[in-house]
Amino acid sequence: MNDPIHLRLEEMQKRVVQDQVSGSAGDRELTEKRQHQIVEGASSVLFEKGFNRTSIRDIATACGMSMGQLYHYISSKDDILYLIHKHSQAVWYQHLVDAGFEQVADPVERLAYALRGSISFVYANKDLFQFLYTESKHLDREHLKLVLEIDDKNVVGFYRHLLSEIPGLSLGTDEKEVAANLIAFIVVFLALRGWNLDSTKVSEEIDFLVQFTFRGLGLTVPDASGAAVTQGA
Amino acid sequence: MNDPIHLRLEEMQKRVVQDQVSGSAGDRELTEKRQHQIVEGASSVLFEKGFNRTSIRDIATACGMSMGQLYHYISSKDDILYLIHKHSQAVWYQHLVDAGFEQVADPVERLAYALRGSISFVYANKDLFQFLYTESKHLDREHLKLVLEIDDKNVVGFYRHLLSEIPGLSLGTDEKEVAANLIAFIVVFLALRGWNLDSTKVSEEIDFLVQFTFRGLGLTVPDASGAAVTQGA
Amino acid sequence: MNDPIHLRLEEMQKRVVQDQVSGSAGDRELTEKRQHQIVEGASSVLFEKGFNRTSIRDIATACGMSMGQLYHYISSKDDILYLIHKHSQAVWYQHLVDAGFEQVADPVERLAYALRGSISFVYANKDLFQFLYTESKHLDREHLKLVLEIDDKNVVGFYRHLLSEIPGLSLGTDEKEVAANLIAFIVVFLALRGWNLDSTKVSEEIDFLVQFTFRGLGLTVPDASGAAVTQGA
Amino acid sequence: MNDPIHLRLEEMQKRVVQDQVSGSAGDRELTEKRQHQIVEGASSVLFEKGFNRTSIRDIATACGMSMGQLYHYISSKDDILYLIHKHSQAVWYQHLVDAGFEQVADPVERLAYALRGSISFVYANKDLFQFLYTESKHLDREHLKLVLEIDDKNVVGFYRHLLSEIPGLSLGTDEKEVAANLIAFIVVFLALRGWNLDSTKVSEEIDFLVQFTFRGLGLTVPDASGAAVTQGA
DNA sequence: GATGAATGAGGCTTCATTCAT
DNA sequence: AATGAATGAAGCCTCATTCAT
Repeated sequence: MNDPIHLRLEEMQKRVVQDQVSGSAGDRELTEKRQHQIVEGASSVLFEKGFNRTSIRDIATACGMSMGQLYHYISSKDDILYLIHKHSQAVWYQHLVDAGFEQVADPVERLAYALRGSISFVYANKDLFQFLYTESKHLDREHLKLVLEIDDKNVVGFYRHLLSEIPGLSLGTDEKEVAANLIAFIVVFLALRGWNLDSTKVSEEIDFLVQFTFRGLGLTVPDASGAAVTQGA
Repeated sequence: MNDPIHLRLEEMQKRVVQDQVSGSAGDRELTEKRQHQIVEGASSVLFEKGFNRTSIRDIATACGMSMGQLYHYISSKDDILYLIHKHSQAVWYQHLVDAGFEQVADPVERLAYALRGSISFVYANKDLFQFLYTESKHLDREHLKLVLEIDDKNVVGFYRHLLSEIPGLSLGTDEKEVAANLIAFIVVFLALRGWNLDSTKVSEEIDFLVQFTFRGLGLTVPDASGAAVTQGA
Repeated sequence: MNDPIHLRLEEMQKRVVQDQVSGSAGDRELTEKRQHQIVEGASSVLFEKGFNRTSIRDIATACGMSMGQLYHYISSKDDILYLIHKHSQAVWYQHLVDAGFEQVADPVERLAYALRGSISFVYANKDLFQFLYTESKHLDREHLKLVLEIDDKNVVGFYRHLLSEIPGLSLGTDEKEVAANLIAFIVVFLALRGWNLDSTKVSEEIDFLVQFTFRGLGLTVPDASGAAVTQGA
Repeated sequence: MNDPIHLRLEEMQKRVVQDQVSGSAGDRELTEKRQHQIVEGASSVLFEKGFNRTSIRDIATACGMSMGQLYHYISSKDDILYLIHKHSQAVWYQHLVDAGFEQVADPVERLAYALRGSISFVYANKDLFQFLYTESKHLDREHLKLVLEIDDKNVVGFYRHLLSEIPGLSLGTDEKEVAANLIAFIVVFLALRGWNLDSTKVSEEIDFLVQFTFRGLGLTVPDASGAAVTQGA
């Protein structure tokens, strides 16, 4: 089993890119550039005002595009939501690659490293994750399915994979499944329910979350784990 | 200091009841009856379609009221959201009272019992909790503050209190604070992120969550804990 | 016949009282008391917010009456407007009686006295007159006709009468008619178009208006005229 | 001091044009065309039924526009009121230019000419002026301020200026101020309080008003003044 | 291709008036 | 007789999407 993590990441990327939004544009490269432009612009207003309070006009303005141009790359307002989801999954992927945690040899240390990195990443992109969790109901059934599938493969699957690599983890199959999902949830804790917490002590809070999770899994946190974690933006 | 939990529950009740929604109606008793009618009716459509996709017309119909009548008991659509929040806090309180966990003498067992009961309760009211977490952004600043305050006092405060009663818990003050908030979050895990899980194995999943949390806190789960937990509706 | 002014005032009073509003109440005395209560209460909110922005609910509250009770004395919201008109005409009449200007022997001095008194009265009841001029369009055709008739008989007629008593006034019949109407208009000048003027110099402004009017009529203002004018409230 | 009146008119024009109504439209030329269309259409129904009794639907229909289109060029119903005010100020300006009274050399004759022309103009636009005086209370504070400012500069200011040019006018500063405002008021007399007057004798009534005003100011009406006044529509 | 004006259904809210209690 | 809850039509305004230019 040579470098399963690396293969896993490659697969993630494929899944993120493979499906498209239906707009009527042709040129693939331009389409991607424009979609990126849309995601950037739309995010800047959507995170602030929410999906319903933000009009297509606002979004077009924020994107520096005309409404007509915008509609060349999307087929409905809901598509924008999907683009943001897709983009965030790609960014997440990129973050994992950049984090370089597959270079951590020890599986337990790797988990700690990944956990810490994930929490930091989510915290650094708080607005995005609040938005994703809060507005995903606007996705139509089909896109929701796609998003959840990729989430299951990539996010949960990522933790599932990390857990599977840890030797002697005393969890049954079903328990491992719950654990992977629970980790994916704990990772967004600070973003979704951190409002009571002291934002000047984020570092300690992350420490606690990692330790709590490790103990919860029946593991011992390795020393100085994740010292080199790169935080995303 | 006999029966602090009981006192705590009484205080919770006070906080839930103390604030009102405006409307223009005078008769207090009728107002309460109608507001209950509104909560029941509105919930049935709001949980399904979400706050923005549900029109006042839909809500009025679901409540068996005319739109004009509805507006006698609320002063804006947002008020309905607040009524649901208030109601859910009251229901939650009632659940805790009915659960009778204050009769569990051992603090550790009490925590296990409460945890299991909470998770079961949230799971049984999945739709409600999904709705509350997802749509609370529509509350105006003032009502949001009220809701968060009560949440902090009653929900988080409840776990905070339970933790404080456990002797020899090896957590610092800040850690206890994070822990209480984290527990409040884990408790809603099945409702907010249970979509990948097998719904026929909820009982086992709850077992795992309780054990995970206990281990995370550095505690050992007592045997057969929570066997008598009453599940809410 | 001597004392034509006195007779004129008596006739004014008759016209003010003679017509009624259609509400379903029986007892005449109580009806009048309640109508007075309505006028007082309604005025306090109507002058502030205008006719359309003020709801029947607001008016009922301001009157210290229930909505049902209010509707015993009026048959529509517009009736309230008519009550205020009727009342203001009665008050105006009372003011003229109290002013006692019929005791001024010289017709020219009497005109000066009346002019000064009228302007002061209107200025003191600014809000009322702004309201009357601004909202009279809400009167239905029938009530509008009544109000205009009484206005013509009493207000314009009053000045018409005063002018007719002045010997040697070099105005033709048509001119006198225009003059009487113009005087009735100039009298409300400060209330309707005084916004640019210095409200600390009202007294001088009134002096100017009286002099201007006198000169306009080809008369000379008598010395120290109107020194004893009583201002209404 | 060559042609101060001409300069004054230029300044008036600047003040009328300088401020805009919001809407969401971009194309300036089209916006002006549409706003003109709105003023024309809205006037035809508003003057008849008043501001409150006329719905946005009625106005849109009268403008030959859909409701949505209407709202591209205004941001609220109140804006329509402001557009009408602005438009009437522009029309008034145009009337003064067309009247060509600055060609009247003698200041006293010029005043007579202007007075007669103003009264005729207002009378010819009776409905407009009744509307403006009656409904200006619906303007929000900011727009009201603008309108009053322009009114003070242009309408009152116009008379103020004419008065200042008359040599030997025996009025103090404060008196001149009241006089200018009073003239602006007398000018609308026929429109606001002409209901008792014989509409077949308007010409004589205007004569009387001019003479009355001149005498009021202590001036003598020049012979055959204003014979060439052009009446606006 | 690119633009943004135009559509028009539908959203939330108000309120004069009635009538069961 | 007195109350004020209930009605429901109508009010103002928004906005995703289309399509003539």
